[in-house]
Amino acid sequence: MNASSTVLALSALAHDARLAVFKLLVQAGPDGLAAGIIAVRLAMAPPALSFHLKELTHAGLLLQRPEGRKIHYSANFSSMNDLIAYLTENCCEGAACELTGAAAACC
Amino acid sequence: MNASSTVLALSALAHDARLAVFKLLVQAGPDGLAAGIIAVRLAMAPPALSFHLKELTHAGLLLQRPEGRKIHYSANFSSMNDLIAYLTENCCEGAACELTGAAAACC
DNA sequence: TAATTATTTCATCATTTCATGAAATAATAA
DNA sequence: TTATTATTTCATGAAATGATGAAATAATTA
Repeated sequence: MNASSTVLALSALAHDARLAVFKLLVQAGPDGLAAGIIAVRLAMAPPALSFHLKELTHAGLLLQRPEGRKIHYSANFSSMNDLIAYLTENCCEGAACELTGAAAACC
Repeated sequence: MNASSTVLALSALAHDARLAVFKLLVQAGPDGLAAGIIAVRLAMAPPALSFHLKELTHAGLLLQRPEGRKIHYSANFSSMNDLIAYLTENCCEGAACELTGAAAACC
C-alpha cells in the first residue's frame, strides 16, 4: 500500500452512499450481494449505485463476480486491512502506545 | 462514531497532503509537531498547510496545542481508533474471519 | 514601541465530484 | 425471436474542493 492507492481508497469511502455500501458488504461477508439487492436495501437509484460500485471497485475495495445475470459485489478484506495498516504504521515512532481505544478490530 | 463523522474523517484523510501530514503526526506520537516544522518537513506553503490542518482538526483527527508562539498539532489516536472500529464493525456478520491480512495494527 | 516570527484568513479561479434521467448493453426466460 | 430483468454508460448542470498569493492576526524579542 502506498500513499496514492491509500488516497484512492479513502476517497472512495469518503461518501455517505459509498460508505453505506461498503459497510453493508463488510457485514455481508465474502459472498457479497448482488447489485440489485444492494440497491433495494439502501434505496438507491441503479445508475447512482452503479457509479458508486465502480468507484469502490476501482479503488480496490470491492470484488466483482458474475452470478447468472446478476453481479455480486463483495468487500475486499485484504485491501481493507492494507489500508488500516498503512494508516497506523510506525505509529508513535515504534514506541509501545498505551493509547488504547477501539480494540484491534481488523478482520 | 456515526456515518457522518466517519465520512468527515475519511474525506479529511483522502488527500495527498493531508494524508502525509496525518502520517507524519501519527509517527511523531502524542507530542506532535509545530505547524512550521510540518511545513518544512513536507515542503508545503504555510497557507496550504494551515488549510489542511484546519480540515484535519475539524474532522477530529488532530489535536491543537499552543506552545509559546507556535502551535503544536498531534494525531488524535482515539478518533483514529474509532474510525477503524467503525469500518470493521460487525464484519462478516460477526462470524470469525479467517481472512487475515495486516496484523491488528491499531494503536 | 518597533521589528520579527508563526500562523491564519481571504478572494479568485480552475478542477473535480455528484445526482439525475435517458439510453445502451447483456443475459436469461417465454 | 421477443420480452424481461439486471446493470452500466452517457450527457448535463449544480455544487464542493483545492491552489495561490496578498493581507491580517497574534505572540515574542530587541
